[in-house]
Amino acid sequence: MRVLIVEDEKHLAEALGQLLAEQRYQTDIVYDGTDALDYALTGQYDAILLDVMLPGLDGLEVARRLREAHISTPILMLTAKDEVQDKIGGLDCGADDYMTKPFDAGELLARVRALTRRQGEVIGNCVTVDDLTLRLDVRCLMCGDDSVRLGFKEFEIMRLLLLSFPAVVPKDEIISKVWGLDSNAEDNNVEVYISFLRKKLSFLHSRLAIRTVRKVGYFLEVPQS
Amino acid sequence: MRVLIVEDEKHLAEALGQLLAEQRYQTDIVYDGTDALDYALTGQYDAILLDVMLPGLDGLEVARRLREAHISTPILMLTAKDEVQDKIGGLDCGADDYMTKPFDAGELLARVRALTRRQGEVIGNCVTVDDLTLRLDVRCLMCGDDSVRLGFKEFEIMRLLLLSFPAVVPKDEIISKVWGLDSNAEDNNVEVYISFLRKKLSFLHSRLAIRTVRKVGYFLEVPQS
DNA sequence: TCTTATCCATGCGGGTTTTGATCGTTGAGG
DNA sequence: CCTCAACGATCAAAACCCGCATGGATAAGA
Repeated sequence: MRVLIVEDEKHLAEALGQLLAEQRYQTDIVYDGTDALDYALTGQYDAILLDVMLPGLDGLEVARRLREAHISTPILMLTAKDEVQDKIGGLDCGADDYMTKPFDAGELLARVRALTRRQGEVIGNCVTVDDLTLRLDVRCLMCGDDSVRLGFKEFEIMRLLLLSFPAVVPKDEIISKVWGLDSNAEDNNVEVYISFLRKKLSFLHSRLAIRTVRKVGYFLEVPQS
Repeated sequence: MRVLIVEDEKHLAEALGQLLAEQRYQTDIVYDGTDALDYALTGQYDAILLDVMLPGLDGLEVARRLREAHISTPILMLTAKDEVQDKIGGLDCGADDYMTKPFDAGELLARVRALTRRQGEVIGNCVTVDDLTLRLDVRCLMCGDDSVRLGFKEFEIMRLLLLSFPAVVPKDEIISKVWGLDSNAEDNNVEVYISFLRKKLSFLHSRLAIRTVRKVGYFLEVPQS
């Protein structure tokens, strides 16, 4: 599990590195926004601890650019500020969580754990969530004894949803990851494939369902109880 | 949000009470160390403003005894002294923060907010105040076992109210943050959505209620127990 | 050529947002 | 104490937007 630490105050950065290292995270530390962006754009991290006040680019800008580049690595924003506007600003820039200094070490670890926890399970060349398994080699979706073949686009979208489970996958992320960054695909395309997938899901009698978040995107849900 | 003010100089105590009351904190004021201890031991407060120089028990002693009794209410120590020794002393006695007189009203409020931050704090993808949790990812409001989906505008307004808790959010601020600076939305629009939100709040049986401040705006309140 | 996958255009249905009307509340002034 | 005006709450209807499904056009591969 790799974590990128972005913090210009070297002592704090060190302390964070040590704290995470003790928990067996592999960490890289950078001290300014420009380096942060370079490192994070490799997409190799499972989480990023990002200070807001930084030389060069500030944390908000780093977060915004990462999301623009469709790097969806979870970001935990760190800041000394305590203003509502900053909280909203941070989350709007694409941060996933937010902590104000000074913070408790245990709490920080808990949040990092929370951020890196979800993700569908990949075993061999299958992705499985609940009763659904997606075979990556033959592009088919299985549930119980039944299975269906998926088209390429269907497959890519399903894989995204499964790997992101149970998080919401924004429509524009689906477009950029499935059609490509420079595509001119429209929202409607996604909707069409979601519709196909729902049909196949109900054919398979899977417990999972694709749910909509209006104006945002889709996520998989196991209807509870 | 309840704050105990401990300050023997009555004018200052009054001023503090007023300042906090404007921000919708409920305050109690006591003028000596013995009363302070009695009141604070009830454990009903979310923060304590504690003067050091007091008749009867001094502030340091009050803090020490509270911690002995395992009351962990955050304490903001107030004093005219500006010696490092006092700061260390105060913090060793169990104070969480320290301000020297004279102090700036804005700074005091910021520190109180910092001490009571657990309320209205962002944890993961959720904002929680009292028994209410707003899930930012799927835009739904939860209380106990029940939950409701919120429309986009409803969601934005609720988020503002929660993040600003317990302060009043002016109507024009709601309009500019939710509809945009250049919008021509009218006050009545806000009122309509507040009405929607109140309906959902009561459906959820939440203890929180949206209260009106005439000609100003709205705020969330936990009806006192 | 035939099949399959993908894309695009369209219209329906339902949720969201706006608007206007009505009625209740509050506070000031007579 | 009454009246009035300003403000706020609520409701219902209308307008609007979004997501979904369908069917046909187009492209790609067998």
